[in-house]
Amino acid sequence: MKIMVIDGNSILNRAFYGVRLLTNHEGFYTNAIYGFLSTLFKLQDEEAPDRTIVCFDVREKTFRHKKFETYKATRKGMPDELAMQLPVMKDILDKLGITRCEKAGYEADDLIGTISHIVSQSGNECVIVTGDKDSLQLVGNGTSVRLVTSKMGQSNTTKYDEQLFQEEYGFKPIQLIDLKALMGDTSDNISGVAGIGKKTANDLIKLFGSVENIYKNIDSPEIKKGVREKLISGEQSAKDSYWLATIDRNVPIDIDPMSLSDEFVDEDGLYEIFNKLELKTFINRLGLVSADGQKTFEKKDISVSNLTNFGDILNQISELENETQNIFVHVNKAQTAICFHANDKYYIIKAHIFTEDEWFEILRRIFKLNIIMHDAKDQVVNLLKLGISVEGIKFDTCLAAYLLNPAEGSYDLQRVALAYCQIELAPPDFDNEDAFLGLIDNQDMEKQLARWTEAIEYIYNEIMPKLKAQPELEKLYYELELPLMTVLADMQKIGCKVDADLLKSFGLQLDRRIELLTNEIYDYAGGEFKINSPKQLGEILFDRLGLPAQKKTKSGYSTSAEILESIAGYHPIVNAVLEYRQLTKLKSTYVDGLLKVISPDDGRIHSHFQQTVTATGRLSSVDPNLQNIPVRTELGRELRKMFVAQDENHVLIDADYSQIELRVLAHIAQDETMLEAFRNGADIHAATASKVYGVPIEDVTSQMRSSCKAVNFGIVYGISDFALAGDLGISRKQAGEFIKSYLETYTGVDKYMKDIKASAKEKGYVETLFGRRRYLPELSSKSFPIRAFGERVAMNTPIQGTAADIIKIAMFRVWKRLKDGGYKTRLILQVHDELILESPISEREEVTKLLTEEMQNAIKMDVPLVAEAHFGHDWYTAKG
DNA sequence: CCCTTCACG
DNA sequence: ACGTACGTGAAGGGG
Repeated sequence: MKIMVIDGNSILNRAFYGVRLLTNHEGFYTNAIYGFLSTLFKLQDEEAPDRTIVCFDVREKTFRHKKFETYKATRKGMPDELAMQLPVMKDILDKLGITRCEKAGYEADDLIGTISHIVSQSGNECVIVTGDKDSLQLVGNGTSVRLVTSKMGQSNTTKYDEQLFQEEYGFKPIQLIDLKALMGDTSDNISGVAGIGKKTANDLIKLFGSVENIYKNIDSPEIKKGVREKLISGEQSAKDSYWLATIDRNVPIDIDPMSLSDEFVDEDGLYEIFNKLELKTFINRLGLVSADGQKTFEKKDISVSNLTNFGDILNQISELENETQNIFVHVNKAQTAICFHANDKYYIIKAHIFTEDEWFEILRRIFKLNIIMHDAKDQVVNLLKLGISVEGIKFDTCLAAYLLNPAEGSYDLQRVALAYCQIELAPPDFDNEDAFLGLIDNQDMEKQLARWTEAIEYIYNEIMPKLKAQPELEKLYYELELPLMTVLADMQKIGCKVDADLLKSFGLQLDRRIELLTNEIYDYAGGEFKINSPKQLGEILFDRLGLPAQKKTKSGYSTSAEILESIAGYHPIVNAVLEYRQLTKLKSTYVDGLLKVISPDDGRIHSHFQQTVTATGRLSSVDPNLQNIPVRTELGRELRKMFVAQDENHVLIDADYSQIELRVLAHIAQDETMLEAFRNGADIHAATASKVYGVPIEDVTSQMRSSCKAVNFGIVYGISDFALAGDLGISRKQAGEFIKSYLETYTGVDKYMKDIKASAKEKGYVETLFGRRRYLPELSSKSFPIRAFGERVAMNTPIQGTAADIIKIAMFRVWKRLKDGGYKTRLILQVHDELILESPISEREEVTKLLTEEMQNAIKMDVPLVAEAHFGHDWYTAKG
């Protein structure tokens, strides 16, 4: 017999923090319940226990608290949003016929310990489910522990039996108690032995086996002197901690784990609760029926058909070519199978049963149809690599979900399906490389792929009307974001050539200097340490060397460059550390990091430009990030010499916008003074200084100009006197006055900032010039800092976002003109206000003209848009 | 897995 | 009286 025991509080907690806040329409929170039940059902499927028992803590002092006041004294109570879900959760468990076990004076852990003890003593099997590692001490003798770890939305589990535990920890589960007795546990406020951390404790346990044995052999030469002293002075604490950490396995409980009660499931009751909570997915999952016998949601059977004959497939596709119907498509990650929905059927085609040519032909033909996909870009890149150009992507549900709410952070199909359709998709087994290679057709796998394809259609049906309801957003979607996807796929596929040899030799140069600096720093410090560890560095600088510390972070001294620069005069080690930091950053992030991602196929780097990440509408770049290649310091800038045109017949052309954000601000705010300055083609920061200080432009000093430059930046970010003071090194009061006189000069900006905050508060969102929207729930927060953050974002997002819209428009138009004009020049990079093309020398002049034209004319504003282009063999030179 | 630091716009 | 610049991604360190 197999019994599953769940640590109710632990799993509910995991669920609460792992699943984003969900509510029903009345505002009752449901995320913890949702997460708990998802985990429960999943584990019941996987483990198939004969009985499930859920244990809960009781809000009352336990025997541990009674002996030690401090036990778990640092624990905070659960937040209201979670507390309200607890009784409902228990009610649901009761109605599911799942046994609940709780007992005053004991923790859930003790009840679990007792139950698992009874179960394994009687020769049965017990699986413990929990989210924290304390219960691992119970593993052994037929008892295993499933440790649940949850990430947003999904939970993963690891199953520990005695063997796995031993492999991972190097000792027996029961010795976990001894470990904790030594190292303590901050979350439970168990002190352990002062001065003994994870590593020492581990070594001691491996050597001596138990706390008891350590003290028996306290004089052993294997214990270092310092450690021995700590052990001796902490002996009592070790024993107390041991006692606290030990789970009680002999609690008098009144249930018999093995006697199966008649598990009465109250289906009507469950229906009512889930209906009220609006958790339809469980109604569906449990096949519940409302009291009047109506099923609210019926999961349709789907018919999946595995296409194996090449000729039939082409015929099938040909028929679809004559129609205008939407074809929903999902391809697995490894591109070994494709599923599409047409004529109420899900067709699956597997790559391995065809020749390469046949498979390519199938893909080529399918991707000419009216395709609707979720997150198509990487698939399009793959197709481009196979030489298949894609014209048929008519809708991308991922992009649409991003536009509807760009602040979600992640838009994978599972999440979007859940958010818009309450559909729960099983984790994709079909993404594995060998998923469809089996000789026997795996119908489960096919069905899974079909379900994912089906979900895209459901999402489409939900999302379409929402997009239509915002005509501006719809226009942005069809005329900008969707076409841009193809541009990005193209850029990703082409990549940028990197001179690997040059990069390597630059790395060697850095290494030589780093080694010298390392030795120099060790000499100054009087010993070796990890220079890149802020903790260790802080101790050396501020404790050992006694430099003046400005305590800043929660975890100790701040050692940021800003702080270090301020104390550089006190000790030569400081400048050495600053240089060390700079060089190791260049070496590890850029030299080593870039060398790792040069494609062996073509010697080029293929960064992924992501279109659904930022809350403002900007792109982002990963694997590697090519939007943060150094430029501000001369040494870092050297790296740009490694980014080169493909050969001597090509050049890179780099064009960037001048002051795009301030121009956008002038236009949006309709600030006459600022508009005028840009129309005159003035140096904007100097012009600002002239106005703010009230001096003629020729009398503006570089000091005055740079102060005003800082304010101009600050304004764009949603300025505060505090931050400006820090930036300019003046008092907060001075900064405040500075801002005041700035806003008296730029009255339009002043008014805009006030208006946008008011409008954001009223509407709950802000928009760019093109209607890209960002919701600002922060503005209704009770917390001042969060609200203040919301206000700054309200000021910044329309500016940053509009600038992002503008360069996206320019990108698409440039790309289109290059393509339509039959040019060989390719767009390869975008860095927010900068575009980089790789161009045959013969096309250079013409393309440069085209590029600046499209950038400058991307949008008509009340200020001119200015873009400047330069060219060269490498990025360093082309940057101008 | 989170924090700190630092690279860019 | 709160505690602050906006938007990102990568690496190293340590709990």
